[in-house]
Amino acid sequence: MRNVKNQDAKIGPINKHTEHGEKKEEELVLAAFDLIAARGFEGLRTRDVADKAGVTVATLHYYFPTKEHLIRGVMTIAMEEFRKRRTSFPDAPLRESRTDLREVLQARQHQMSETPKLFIVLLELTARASRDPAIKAIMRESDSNWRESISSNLREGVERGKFRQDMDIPAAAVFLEALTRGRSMLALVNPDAQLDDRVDAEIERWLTGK
Amino acid sequence: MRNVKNQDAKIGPINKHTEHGEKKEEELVLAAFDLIAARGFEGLRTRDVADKAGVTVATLHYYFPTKEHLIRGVMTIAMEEFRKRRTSFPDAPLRESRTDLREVLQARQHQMSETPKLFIVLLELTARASRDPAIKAIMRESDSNWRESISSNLREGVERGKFRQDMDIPAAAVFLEALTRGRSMLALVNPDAQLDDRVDAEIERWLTGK
Amino acid sequence: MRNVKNQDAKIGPINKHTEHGEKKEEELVLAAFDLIAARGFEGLRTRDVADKAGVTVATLHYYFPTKEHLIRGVMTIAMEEFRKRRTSFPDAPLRESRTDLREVLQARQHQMSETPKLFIVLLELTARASRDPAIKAIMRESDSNWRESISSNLREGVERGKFRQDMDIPAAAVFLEALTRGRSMLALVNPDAQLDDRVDAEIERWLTGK
Amino acid sequence: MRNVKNQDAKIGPINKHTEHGEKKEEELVLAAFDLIAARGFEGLRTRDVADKAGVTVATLHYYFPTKEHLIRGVMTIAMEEFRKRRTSFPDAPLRESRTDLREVLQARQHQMSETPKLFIVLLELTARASRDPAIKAIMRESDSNWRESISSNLREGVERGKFRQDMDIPAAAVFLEALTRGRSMLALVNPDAQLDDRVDAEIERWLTGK
DNA sequence: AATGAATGAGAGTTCATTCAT
DNA sequence: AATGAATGAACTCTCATTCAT
Repeated sequence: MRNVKNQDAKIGPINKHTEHGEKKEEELVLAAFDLIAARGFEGLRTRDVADKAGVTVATLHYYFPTKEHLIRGVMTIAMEEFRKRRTSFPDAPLRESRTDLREVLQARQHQMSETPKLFIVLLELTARASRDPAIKAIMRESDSNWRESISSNLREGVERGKFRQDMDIPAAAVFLEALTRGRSMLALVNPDAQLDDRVDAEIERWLTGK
Repeated sequence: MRNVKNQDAKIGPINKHTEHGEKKEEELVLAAFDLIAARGFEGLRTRDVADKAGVTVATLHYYFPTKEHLIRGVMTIAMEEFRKRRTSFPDAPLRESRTDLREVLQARQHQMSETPKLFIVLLELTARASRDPAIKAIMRESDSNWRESISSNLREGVERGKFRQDMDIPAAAVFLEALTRGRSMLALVNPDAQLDDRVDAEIERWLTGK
Repeated sequence: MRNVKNQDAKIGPINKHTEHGEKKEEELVLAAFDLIAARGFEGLRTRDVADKAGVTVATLHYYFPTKEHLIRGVMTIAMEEFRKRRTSFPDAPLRESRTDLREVLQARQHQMSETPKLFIVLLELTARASRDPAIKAIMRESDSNWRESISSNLREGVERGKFRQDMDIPAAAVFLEALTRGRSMLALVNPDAQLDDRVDAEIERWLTGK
Repeated sequence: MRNVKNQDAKIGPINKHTEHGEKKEEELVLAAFDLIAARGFEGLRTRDVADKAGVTVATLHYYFPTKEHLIRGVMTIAMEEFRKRRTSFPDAPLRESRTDLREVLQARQHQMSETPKLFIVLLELTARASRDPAIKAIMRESDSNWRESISSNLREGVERGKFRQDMDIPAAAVFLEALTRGRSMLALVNPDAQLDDRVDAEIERWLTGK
């Protein structure tokens, strides 16, 4: 517990690269991310993480005093990743409120099939959140941001007459968030039976009241 | 590998009580279930399970040759539990197709708030399913059963004019399953922000087309 | 920390052999004792202790939850050993007050040259006592017992006219304890220069006032 | 092994300040000294020493190629300290043979209660000496010096008629050294029960034959 | 003169599993 | 049917030491 780096749960962004060594730090977190996706927290071994990042465990511990700190780092980039990709296809601009809701949702589905790793990690983190208040708090905040963003999209859609006028926007935001999360969860177990387009059409019916 | 019981992944029901010792076996599985809910697979220790069941690890291994077999047992009762309680309030009769869909969904929500443990375990199992084909297969089958049951409910509702006539029933079943799963997932992280009744109302609007 | 044995610093005697496994437990403590004498606490490795006792580290931890518990065990037998051999040659009877003081002191010197290990460990323990209150307390008690025993010997000697009549008995007991301890300490560093007999003669002069 | 300083066990004095950097070197040794007193050799960490001296471990290794070299440095200053303060109160002149023996002994007791650290380190070093010939040699030499000095004091006292005429001076020197060492050892464990003045009186009786 | 980064070797501890009884 | 004892293999974490800069 004597290293200076990452002493304090490092919640802020990680990719600053302002200091020397931040590069290796990120490599380690990414390696851990991949390994969690592949084997779960249960199967996460510091040695494997270090190997994957091309360093030794001692080096890993030079950057992260404990495994727990490393996991915090993984959570940070996972949330970051969600934030970044949430509202658009990977390379699209980030102007959220302008984006069409359908695009947002489709971006998510697209992301799901492209990078299922992120969703597996999200699942692992959610399970963890149920017993780790620190993780729970961060996920809660992330959820609330997403809901906020969806809400403003919905509000705009209602105002412009694209959606039903009687829509209960906060409830609809919860509704959409649950639906989206649920879809990604099911897709992990049975990717071939999700009837994506037809489910999208049902969402459309709900949004517009046909 | 000298013990006889549970050699072969024991997928079938567990509470038959045909053999002697089935009682202790179930106690062990239930203890494991509770511990998974409390600490995740990550934190599951055979010794703790044995302690909780009032026996020693050696005894545990008499009933379950490996930890993996124990976990299979947990999965079995978890799925069993879902099947049993899926369509009704705990004590209601089990005639699925006759049950009103709203009741089914509300039963699930009710179950969620009453026994969150089950959902935590489900989450853990889902994460596991993404890397364990055996678990994946079982979850897939369970999903498909639920979907079947929901579908028949929906079909009946459409026929009787309770629901929209243009409903794409298979897609709607997926839709409902995702929504339900998503809701329980979110509730684990942030139980106070789920706007249950208002979300239920939105579901109603979608089902009926208002 | 789940083993039942030695959970609680085991202060009582160790060689009861009433339970099964007490034998191995003692072997481990004796192995640790020897290794501390040979390499100090600094060089004490659980793996070496286990090897010396003919078991694996895992077995060591079956009996002693932590290294610290093992060390407590070592301290216990060290103090025991001092108590046992304090007042007489190894096989002499234990009737302390009857024993002549010269015999007591010579027994100690004899013990020193026969089993220097005990004194090395005592030195290590004394150093430890300066920072570990638990060890300090036990040593203090052991000291006080020795002083008590010496005092009664002195008292008897004075009464019988064997020693000076103006002797300050409590101070003389401290005096003798310090002298004895100091001699064993010096003997460790330079065994050939202790002039044992001549020092004994000087003690005699002090005791009798010539 | 690229650093130049202290390659060869550096036994000589340390505070010559002839070279640049000797200052920092001494700081490191003093830091090590304090840490040994506080935690023993067992708990001595190069990183802590460096921290305490306000440098990094890398710097420590610039001055001391190995931990062992650092420890040698500590031993050197410890012995130095004993030599310096041995015969007098801190600020008294150093003409040993002129000093009264009682003063010498009282100086030692005074030193003990003022700077117990020195005695803890001495204890640690003595324990080490039993297995490290290099340390043993140095301690032996230091002992012999002290004995020499005490002897000359005793001789003078006998000649002047201050002490008993039948005193066996070499034995008495050993006697006094053992007693002194033993007293400091006991004082570490139980400072409140040493009856200092009364023990001093008993020493007086022995010295003078009353 | 001084350091940040990196590491090899090893430390104590844990854990699922075995087996004689 | 049940267990105490034992273990191999691994785990996370530590530490003195190195080296390019």
